[in-house]
Amino acid sequence: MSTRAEQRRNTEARILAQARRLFAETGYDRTTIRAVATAAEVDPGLVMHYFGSKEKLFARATERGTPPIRGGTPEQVAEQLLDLLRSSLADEPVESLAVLRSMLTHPEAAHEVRAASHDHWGRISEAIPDDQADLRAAVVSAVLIGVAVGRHLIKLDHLADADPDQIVEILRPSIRSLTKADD
Amino acid sequence: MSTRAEQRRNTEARILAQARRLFAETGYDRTTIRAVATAAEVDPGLVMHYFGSKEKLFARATERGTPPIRGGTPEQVAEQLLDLLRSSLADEPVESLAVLRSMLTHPEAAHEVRAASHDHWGRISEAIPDDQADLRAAVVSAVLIGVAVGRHLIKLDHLADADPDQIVEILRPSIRSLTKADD
DNA sequence: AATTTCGTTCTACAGTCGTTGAATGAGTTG
DNA sequence: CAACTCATTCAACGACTGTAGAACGAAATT
Repeated sequence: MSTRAEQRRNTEARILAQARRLFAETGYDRTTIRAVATAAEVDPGLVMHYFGSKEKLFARATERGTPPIRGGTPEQVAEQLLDLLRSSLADEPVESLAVLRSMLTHPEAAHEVRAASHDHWGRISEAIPDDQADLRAAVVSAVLIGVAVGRHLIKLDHLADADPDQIVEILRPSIRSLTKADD
Repeated sequence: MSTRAEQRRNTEARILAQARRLFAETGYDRTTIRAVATAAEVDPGLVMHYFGSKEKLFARATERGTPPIRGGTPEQVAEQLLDLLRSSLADEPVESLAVLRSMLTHPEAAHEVRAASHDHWGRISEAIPDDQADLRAAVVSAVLIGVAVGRHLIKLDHLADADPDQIVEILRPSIRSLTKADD
């Protein structure tokens, strides 16, 4: 019931929310601590006081949960990947978009993407009975990243406002062929 | 034979080359005019004098040629797309990488990517006998962008140093299925 | 030879950035 | 009520940025 700690958690969360939004909208470099502070209706010094540095703020703002691929047979993995694709198309997972937006210019963000992809293809390549398994898994990651980027960030015509299910259906044969061994 | 105009074209080209390299390596925002000037062994003021502004320098540095897709039957288009993929994997087209590196944070670069994609799917959607043609063409663009980004910019493991032909063969079924109408 | 052109450099300005440390004032604790 | 904690603000520093304009000197023109 302590008003003090409650208030702190509140403003801290407000700062994090605005940071996520701005990082997702304009990327790491163009997002200024001053802009985050203004959006959160707070002094810039407070952001520093709570998070230490812009780098640490970015790290906190882009923390992600557990990898959503569980493994299984190639067909099961393909279905899980399609579900992952669908969810990445439907809502806008703002912390993911913050990382994606920054991955090409901010080394730390690129590293996070590589790590996430690594989590994926670990499970994927287990399921693919092929000596190209690692490569195929990496290609799948690249394809999923490309579609998410094309839709949410570059906003390619016809892709930005299409029905998610329709996109998933269009890509189903591709994902299935990529998670199989034969050509 | 005039020493003067020759010298100017020479240094201008040297500036453009270094600008392309730096834009490709670190993106628009992190590439400073001072850094370009230093790399080209020239004064920063000279870069301004020749190109007017950083924005115009970027435009000149990322000028591209004609769209490489010619159209035809779905199978022919698929083959052309695979050739495009192969060439984008083999050498590093540094002016393309400059645009790709900056597309997520620099609006102008994003616009250029949309325009290039537009050139593509114009030809692509003509060849696909389907009411989803536009969407399928956009998905193809996103896939190609994703693979190029994953290989050259994010440097995903196993994708960054794989044999281009191997990647092309892995993606052939996907591209073919995306340029067909039936599921 | 005198004058103009122009490739190139130097210096400086105004703005923005991340970051810091002191100051304030209300809430908590003894 | 006094002492203290701490969420928050204020003011400022040093570094870096894109950009402008004056100045110099060698090549081109007359």
